[in-house]
Amino acid sequence: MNVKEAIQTLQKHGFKMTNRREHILHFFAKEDKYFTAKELYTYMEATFPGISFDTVYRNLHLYDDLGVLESTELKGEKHFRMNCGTTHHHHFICNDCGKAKKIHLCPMDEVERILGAYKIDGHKFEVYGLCPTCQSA
Amino acid sequence: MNVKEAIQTLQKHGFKMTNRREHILHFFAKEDKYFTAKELYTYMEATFPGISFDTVYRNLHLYDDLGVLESTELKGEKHFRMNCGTTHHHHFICNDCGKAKKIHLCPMDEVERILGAYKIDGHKFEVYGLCPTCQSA
DNA sequence: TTTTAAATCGTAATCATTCTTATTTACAAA
DNA sequence: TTTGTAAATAAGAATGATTACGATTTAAAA
Repeated sequence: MNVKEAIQTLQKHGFKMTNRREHILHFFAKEDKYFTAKELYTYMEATFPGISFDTVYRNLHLYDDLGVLESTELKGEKHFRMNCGTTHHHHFICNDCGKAKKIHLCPMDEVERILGAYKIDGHKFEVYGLCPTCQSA
Repeated sequence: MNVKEAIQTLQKHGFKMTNRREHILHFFAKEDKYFTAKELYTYMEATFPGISFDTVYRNLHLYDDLGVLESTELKGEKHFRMNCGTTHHHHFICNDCGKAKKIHLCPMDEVERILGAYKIDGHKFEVYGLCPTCQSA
């Protein structure tokens, strides 16, 4: 998702566009990477001195709920990134640089067959390691 | 893993067997289910009034590190269960009763082929939903 | 039994996250 | 353009999970 689509999503749901919210989008639009709320907060402080943690948290979860961002729990802390793509996929996440690479493979069809009577509501599949760049560094 | 094996693992690594540690093992030996530290703490208090949170947490992570227990993050809280089995597998976890069912299917062979130059250190694959029992209830 | 390092207690600190109230702001309608 | 109003934000405190620490107790080896 790009910044323009994100703004449209926000307004379609009746939320207001603020300069803080727009700034957040530009932050996430830059990289294919998961960030913590704290990292975003640091970035926001440069432009909005004295910005509240609450504003960062609230908007992160708002964007997450709207599907503008996606999130995952890494090392006990929630991480966020721009929602990437329309087709279902998973991620390889580099333990060093944090960048994410799409994995276009999902075992859920087979799992559904195996589980039969179980009602499946969701699943999590993530692969962790070192990307080629971080291996050579 | 059963209680006897767990005790052997503990002693093999030079840790002492205490009545608290044994009690923890019996707690986890009972059910195929993930529990929080708080749930264990409640259980422990009945037998050891005034037991410290620290003792519960420390031992949970000790067992986790030793492979006696396995853990996963559910709803922002770490959950533990007895490490089950020798062969690699994953779990379906019921959102209602918390019980876990093994899934003997792992997509990592294929993922390794796809990822090529990426160094894979770990992966997480979990399926969530309602088990047959909780669906009818 | 004695010794001693490990384990535990009691409590406080830390960290991520959420909540509360007063103030400010976006934006729709006049 | 100005105004009214609901939404957004600031500031800081509350909450909940987890970890840390000095003092005390205990497991288990000698």
